[in-house]
Amino acid sequence: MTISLIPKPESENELITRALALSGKNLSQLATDIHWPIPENLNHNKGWIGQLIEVCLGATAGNLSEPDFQNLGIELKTIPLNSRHTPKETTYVCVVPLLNHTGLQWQDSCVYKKLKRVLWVPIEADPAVILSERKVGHAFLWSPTADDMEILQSDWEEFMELISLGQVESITAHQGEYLQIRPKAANASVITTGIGQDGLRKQTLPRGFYLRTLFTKQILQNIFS
DNA sequence: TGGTGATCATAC
DNA sequence: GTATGATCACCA
Repeated sequence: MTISLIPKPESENELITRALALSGKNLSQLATDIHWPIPENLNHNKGWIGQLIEVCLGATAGNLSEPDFQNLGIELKTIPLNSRHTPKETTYVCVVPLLNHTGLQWQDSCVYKKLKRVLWVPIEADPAVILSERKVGHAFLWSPTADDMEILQSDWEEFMELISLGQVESITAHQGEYLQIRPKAANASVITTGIGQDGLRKQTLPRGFYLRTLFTKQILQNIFS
């Protein structure tokens, strides 16, 4: 990760204050502030906005498997909004563990750890607006409700059960109420080790947990309606 | 046209 | 390859 010019926030309050100060600014302003060049589009740099916001807010975790703001236990998620101000894409959470997950409990899972406290930063993502002119929206801190947690946990447990039974390759993105499992790799030739139907190790495509837009849309509605 | 499956950049 | 950051692009 690029060395951050901006110190880490020392409290939730400091973080949300900083995040709110970005609202209404466009991506050109933010990139200029930290001396970053702006790509013409995201085709060859899909994570650019997320990394831009990380640096602007002083995130520290880099590519560790920890929340972005380690000292605060808060995960940063940008969320792209279409012209109707609803989520344009699903939200990536973390890699799906395909091996050595026996006995893993929900509260020890990467999904739980990343979602228990999230700073959502909405970003305009209407393709009719060029990247440099897209504006940052109103950020907010969020934790799943008890009902959300129940559904997330039950999705997670069902998926992990299938994986432990060697069914990972039968899982499609149609499954899961709030969570879904989809490929997560540079391309289809990337492989990792999982469990096959015979219970033995088998090479397979790496996968990730994602939040359905149905769920993130609800989160936004509960905040802004 | 939106969701699923596929893919892109980068650090280590 | 595995982790971070996600969006692309095709097809039902």
